[in-house]
Amino acid sequence: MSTTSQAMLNQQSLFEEHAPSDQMGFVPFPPNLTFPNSMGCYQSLKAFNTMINTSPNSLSSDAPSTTTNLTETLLASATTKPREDFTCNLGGAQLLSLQSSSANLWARGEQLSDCLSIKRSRGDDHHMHDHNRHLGVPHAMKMKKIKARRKVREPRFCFKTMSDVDVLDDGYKWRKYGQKVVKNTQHPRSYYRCTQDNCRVKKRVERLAEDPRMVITTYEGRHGHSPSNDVEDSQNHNSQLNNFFW
DNA sequence: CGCGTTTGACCTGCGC
DNA sequence: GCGCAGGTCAAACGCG
Repeated sequence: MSTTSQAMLNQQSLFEEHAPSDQMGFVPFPPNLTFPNSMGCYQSLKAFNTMINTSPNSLSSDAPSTTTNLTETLLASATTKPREDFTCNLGGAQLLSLQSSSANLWARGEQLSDCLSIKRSRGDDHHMHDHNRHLGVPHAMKMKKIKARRKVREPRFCFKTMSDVDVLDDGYKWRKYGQKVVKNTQHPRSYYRCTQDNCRVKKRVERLAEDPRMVITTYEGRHGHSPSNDVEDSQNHNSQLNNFFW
């Protein structure tokens, strides 16, 4: 058995071991797909889409079975079925869940982007600070309250991937904006935002508490642009597949 | 100098 | 209403 296929088997067993069986809808591992260990989520998504289109009826009963495009259903369910997850085993990477929980979704509406665009379009933060200073702290607080009031739910899903590196290459450029130690875990959670202008897509990266070898990457929102990196198979990246997912 | 990361402070939502 | 935990902000810092 080749090293790669052995690794694939090992990964799959890991996924099954850690899978919350009450929430999962496993997809049988397709023999025609191969996943190198270091595969990024970009390739995983592509493989996922391929696999779903190949075997659309192979999900468990709580997963959609009539659509040939599961992803669409996933995205739809994110807005119609809050707090419901399901999981698909991808072999090399696992699409853990797609959820739209009111507690977890923090995308904000136009007021926030307006505030951000005011700040960023001016080119530096000092203007904003000066702005707040001139207006006084109460106004700054008011702005924050306005920001917080309008929240828009964004589609969200996460990956579980066995990897030594925390940040997987998905073709997009990310800027870290925060890190937090989550309760009952040894590893901090990192927060990233897409660096593209006017793109509000965010991702969270953390390691699985039970198995630090597994990286959980959670995406929130969809990119309205193409990946910025040159990655393998890049011609296909710019295809509708990419836009479909992001 | 510009861009990205770090990190402590702050804000918000949720559970009790 | 209060406390906790998660998420975000932004000043300081590092690096190329």
